[in-house]
Amino acid sequence: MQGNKIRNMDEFAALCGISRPTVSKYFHDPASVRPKTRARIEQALADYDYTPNIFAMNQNRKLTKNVGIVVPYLADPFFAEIARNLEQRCIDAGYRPSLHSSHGKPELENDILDSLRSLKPAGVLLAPLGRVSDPGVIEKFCADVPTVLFDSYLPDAGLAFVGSDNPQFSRLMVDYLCRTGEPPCFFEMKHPTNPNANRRRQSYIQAMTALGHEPQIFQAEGKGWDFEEIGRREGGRALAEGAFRTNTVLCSNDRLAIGFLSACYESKIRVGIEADCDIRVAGHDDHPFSRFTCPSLTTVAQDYEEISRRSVELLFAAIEGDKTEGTAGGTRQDYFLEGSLIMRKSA
Amino acid sequence: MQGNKIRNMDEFAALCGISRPTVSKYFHDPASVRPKTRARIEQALADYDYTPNIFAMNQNRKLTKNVGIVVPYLADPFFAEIARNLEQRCIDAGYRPSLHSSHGKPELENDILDSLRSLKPAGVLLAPLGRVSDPGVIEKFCADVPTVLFDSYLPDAGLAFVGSDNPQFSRLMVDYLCRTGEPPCFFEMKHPTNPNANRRRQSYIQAMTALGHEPQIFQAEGKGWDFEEIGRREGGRALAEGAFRTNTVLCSNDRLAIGFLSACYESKIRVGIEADCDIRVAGHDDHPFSRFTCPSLTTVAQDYEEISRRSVELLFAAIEGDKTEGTAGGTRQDYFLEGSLIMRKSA
DNA sequence: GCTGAAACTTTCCGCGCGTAAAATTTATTT
DNA sequence: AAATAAATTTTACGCGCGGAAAGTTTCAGC
Repeated sequence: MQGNKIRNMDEFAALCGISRPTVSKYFHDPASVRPKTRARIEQALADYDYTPNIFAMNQNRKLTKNVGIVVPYLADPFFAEIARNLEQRCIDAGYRPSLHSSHGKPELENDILDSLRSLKPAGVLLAPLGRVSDPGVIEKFCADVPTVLFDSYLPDAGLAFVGSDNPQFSRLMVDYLCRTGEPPCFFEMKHPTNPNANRRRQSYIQAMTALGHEPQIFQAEGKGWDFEEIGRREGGRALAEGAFRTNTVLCSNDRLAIGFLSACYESKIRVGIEADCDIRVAGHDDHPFSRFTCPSLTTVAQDYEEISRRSVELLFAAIEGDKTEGTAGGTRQDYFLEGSLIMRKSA
Repeated sequence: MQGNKIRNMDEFAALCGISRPTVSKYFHDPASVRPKTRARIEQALADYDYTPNIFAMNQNRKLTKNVGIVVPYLADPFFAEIARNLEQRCIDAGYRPSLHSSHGKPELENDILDSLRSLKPAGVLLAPLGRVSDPGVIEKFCADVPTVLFDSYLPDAGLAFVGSDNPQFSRLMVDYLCRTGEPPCFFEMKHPTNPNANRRRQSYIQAMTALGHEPQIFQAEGKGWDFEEIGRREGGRALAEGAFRTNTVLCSNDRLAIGFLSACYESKIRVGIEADCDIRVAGHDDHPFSRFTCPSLTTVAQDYEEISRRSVELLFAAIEGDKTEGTAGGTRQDYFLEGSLIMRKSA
């Protein structure tokens, strides 16, 4: 590790006594140069520590190793966890992930997609904002860049979609709740950003009707991504108004449920399945913190691992398939993964 | 928006009837070209929608507008929130943030710093992993790139440090707890990754001694970033062993406290300040979820806003100061922000 | 030891844009 | 209106690297 700073590949190649393109080839695939050459490069590499400039590399490359990951809101632990998982998988597959959060803002989502274009990514993993996304922009982007959508379903865009079978989620939970106690009321946001929420509501209604119960929905006012706060405030209001006809509340997602649990606690309403409890509460998603609520939250688990595993798998298959098949496209695949019931103490 | 794709600035400039460097100058500062020229460019911009390639832009620029943000673990809502805040501030200041998480791994932290070099960032906002960071690598990086460190203190590196006055945090909480009930026992991880934890322990001891109480510390086994899980498991163990001499527990951070609250609930130990409660629990940080725990968590709030505000302010001052002052350096500034007591229901 | 293919290396040009210096236009002054 | 100063635009080259084509070496087979 001598102090001499190496500015570029030319200088480094000179130090090796080899031409630059050969060194370039080495970095592309170390096994592609003669062992003797390789040894000299690796010796120099140990002596002078040099790293090729990644962005200059990608500038003129046919296929880069860049992968863009875009989530709607990174401060939501669900997306933070998914993003972490996706990033790791990309790294393991030899790609360079770059993470972006739309922070709930459509303009920012558009900006991110714009700047991703300059990155010339091999592919993009995109969880759209949902209702507020600009469909035109996203479709156009997907037409230009191999993109796998996840979490938030958008028709006719991208190579594939990977998400949850939301109707199955709600059906599963409604069945369970009805089987073990009073039928649930549904607690959700009036204007959910995520389209999953709508499917959950619809299938709640269906499942209830199928079981011969009358659906009852309480819609919380509020905008943005502060779901816990909305759940707490509006949940408290609903409780004060006696808005729930039964002693069971099914929340549209776990973050709302966490807020609602907090409201119950403040109203001294005991939550749980034990004899002395007043109300049962359940959620959707199996949020990372749901096992630590008091009581622990009964929910339907999204399969984080499987969502991320399959998303990257589909993307890489498409990227690497492109080499042989050309830009075939046309055969978009949608995967709706089943959730599993996580029975804890709250319902 | 005609369908013609514009590939580069040359083509776009030709469409405007202007030379490329002039267009380049326009993108650098629209006001720097003649109004007539500007109008023509903006007309063409509206007609053909073209965006300069960001990475090619930065390739040969003296000062880029890139800012790297590095946090140790993005799935921790504290860092997610800080990161969100920092990103927004950078955008507002006209910079291009790129977010990176070390995911708790020192190798990844090093890799991130490496790839940030190629980004030629104007500056970097870095929250090191802490104990497991490679100090040599970080110091070397800070010597090459203007860097403001935050959250995790590291001596002799970077332009500045912005973090919390941890001794003040613990002192504040110990004083409060002692004033309002039994003196607290301290609950922490045996091998904390974050150096803040050590300062909190030390000042807990000091504060207790100063008040004439004997400090008592329970150290949880466990590695990694699953603090809630560790808090729940080890907290449950401590409770079962009757390890706490008093009815008050001060947790080293809120995530640990959240896990501990969960353990209390499972052990049917009532937490809070009301008459029928068995134990008081407090934390440090004012984690985003702390207000939604049951009971809501009494804690010392880190000033998220101020940490991020001051971090970016210092960084941009240094970046923009460089133009005139040269790389003066030498005058590293450390800011240790005071926390404020957040009195909720748990203690 | 020689031929010829395979492997490797070198030459050369291009990616999309920044930027200094030169050439041109525009504004100001007398 | 001419001369000078100021602002703007153009010319020309470079950033750090990828990749095709041309040149050179290596090694098996005879």
